[in-house]
Amino acid sequence: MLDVRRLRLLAELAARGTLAEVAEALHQSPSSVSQQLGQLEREVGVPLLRKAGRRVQLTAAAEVLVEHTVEILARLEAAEAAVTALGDDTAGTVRVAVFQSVALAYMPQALADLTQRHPRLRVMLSQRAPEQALHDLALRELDLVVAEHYPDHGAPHFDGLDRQPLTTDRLRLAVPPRSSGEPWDSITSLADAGRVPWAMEPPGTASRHWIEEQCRRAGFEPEVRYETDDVEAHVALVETGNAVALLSDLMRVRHRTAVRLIELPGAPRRTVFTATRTAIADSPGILACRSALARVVPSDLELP
Amino acid sequence: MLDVRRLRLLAELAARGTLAEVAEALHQSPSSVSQQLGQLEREVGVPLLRKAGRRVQLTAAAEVLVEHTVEILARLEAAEAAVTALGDDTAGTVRVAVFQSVALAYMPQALADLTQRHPRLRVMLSQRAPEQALHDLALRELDLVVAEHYPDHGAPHFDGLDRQPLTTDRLRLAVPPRSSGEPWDSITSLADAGRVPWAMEPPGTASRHWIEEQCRRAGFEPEVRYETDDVEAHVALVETGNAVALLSDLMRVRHRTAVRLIELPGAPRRTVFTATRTAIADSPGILACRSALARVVPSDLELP
DNA sequence: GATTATTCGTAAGCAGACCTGAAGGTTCCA
DNA sequence: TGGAACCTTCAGGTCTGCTTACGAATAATC
Repeated sequence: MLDVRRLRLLAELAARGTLAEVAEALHQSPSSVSQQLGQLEREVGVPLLRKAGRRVQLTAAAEVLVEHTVEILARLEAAEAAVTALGDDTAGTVRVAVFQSVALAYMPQALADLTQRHPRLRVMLSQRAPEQALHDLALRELDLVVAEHYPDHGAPHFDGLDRQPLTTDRLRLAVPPRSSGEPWDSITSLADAGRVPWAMEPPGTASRHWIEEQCRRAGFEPEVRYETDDVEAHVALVETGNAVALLSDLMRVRHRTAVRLIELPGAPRRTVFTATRTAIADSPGILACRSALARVVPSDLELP
Repeated sequence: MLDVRRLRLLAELAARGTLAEVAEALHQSPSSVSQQLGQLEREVGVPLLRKAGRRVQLTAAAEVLVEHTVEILARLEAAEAAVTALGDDTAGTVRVAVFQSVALAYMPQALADLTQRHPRLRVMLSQRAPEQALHDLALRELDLVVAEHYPDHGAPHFDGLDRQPLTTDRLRLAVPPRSSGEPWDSITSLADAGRVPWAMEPPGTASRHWIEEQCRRAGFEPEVRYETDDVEAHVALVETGNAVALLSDLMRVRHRTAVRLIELPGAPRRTVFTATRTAIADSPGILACRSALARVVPSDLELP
């Protein structure tokens, strides 16, 4: 009977790449991880790791083992969720991550709703970019994630994740308010925004990738002068007449700002969804959080 | 993350009934099992055991947990089998149990075949009644079982078991040889055997159940004077003119005896099959054993 | 109905597993 | 070429988990 704790180390190694990261994630010393994996290797009698530079690489046998282990860990988590669900209703801790605009617009209300309905449920909230959040969710460092999905943009797919749509929100171009002077006042469509500076999120985010794509389709390569993942800053830069930016309705829920909005071709909408691991999707904590979000967030964000 | 070793104790408890038996099976002291289960209970925060007389009973929560655990253990075993299969071909140990007539008739040849083809494969052979063997197989105390299935007899069903037919053999009534005197010489059908003593296997076996059923259908309740699970003894008792008995072709492979054979109504055949756990069904050791049996045992036992 | 046998639970002691920290070797990068 | 990152090995300490011993409760037996 193989030791699941050791198997887990192997699975974490497959997911994280280096032995040191595994140790860090599990709050152990790298030495310990190395010893345990060595022990596992001795038990199965087949080499699991090969040296690859200064890192280690999984052998084919190890890959097979990891495949099974992922299933086992999911099942183990499901077992734990199922049995605690039977015991006490809606208690324990749920680790939630949301992206910035949701965090600012709706989470305070959702948290208030939750603590009122389920006083014994502890929600740990962190703000995280959707890609990072989904990754951490798969690694079991989070339990529930609110993420976004841009149209025609291949969403990263993780095995064992359960996704549910939460709402959709319109994407528009935000330009400085009327009478800001040129060149702002003459912008009437996305195609006009090739001559002005942009505020965008950093490269690697879905938002950045998507809006750049839209700009290229409109016939220009955007000049990204301000780069920050703080969308509050984007709004501020637009309001003060320094840049144009992509703006979603979710932002406008908080900022009834004076920026001027310009429709994008095709009136595109972004999908906002919640994701959790399938293994714990039916646990009371997750269900409670999801329904709290559903109550607080309008199912169709259509601002005037 | 629940400890799988502790979960296993719970699963074994569900399968075996008492904590002492679990301890015995796992070569531990009952005290240790009790402590570990207590720890598990503390971890999940839900009562798992309730006192039922001097034994313990599983709560609903524990049953749920066991359900998941069985899956996890199967997967764990499959993982181990898969990875050792990748490593070395057909080595290790396979624990096989067969019932008596197969043990005597074919296993010597099968073992010779196996040791020649796979010198590094170690086969541990034990003789066991089919019902007991299948039970022990499900409990992971055996890896491969050769068992029998009587027609129209509800075979005991165990989850996670993989069954493959091996052969079938004719069932006949064996009576003492001609010129043994009365009442033997006048027996020409099963219905005539109501007046003579029988040799049968002990109650609780499928064989016993089946032949008693046949007797009742033929209109009589058999007088079981000799009761033993040693079918060799059955043959001896018939040969010496002391009883009649059920005899399968599998027995006759060894004993070209002088007993007289009488067809039973409907010329019934017994099915002989191999069984293993699904989790290890694809492991090289199991495959090797099964194909050795298939080579050695004729696919259709039809003796003149 | 008293006695005996089983079974589970608790306490204390001990062995072994596991983890930490230091030291060493290799690889990668500046 | 020197430093940083990474993995491994070794020695040592801590802690988990096992065993033995004992007690309580229940079932079986005479």
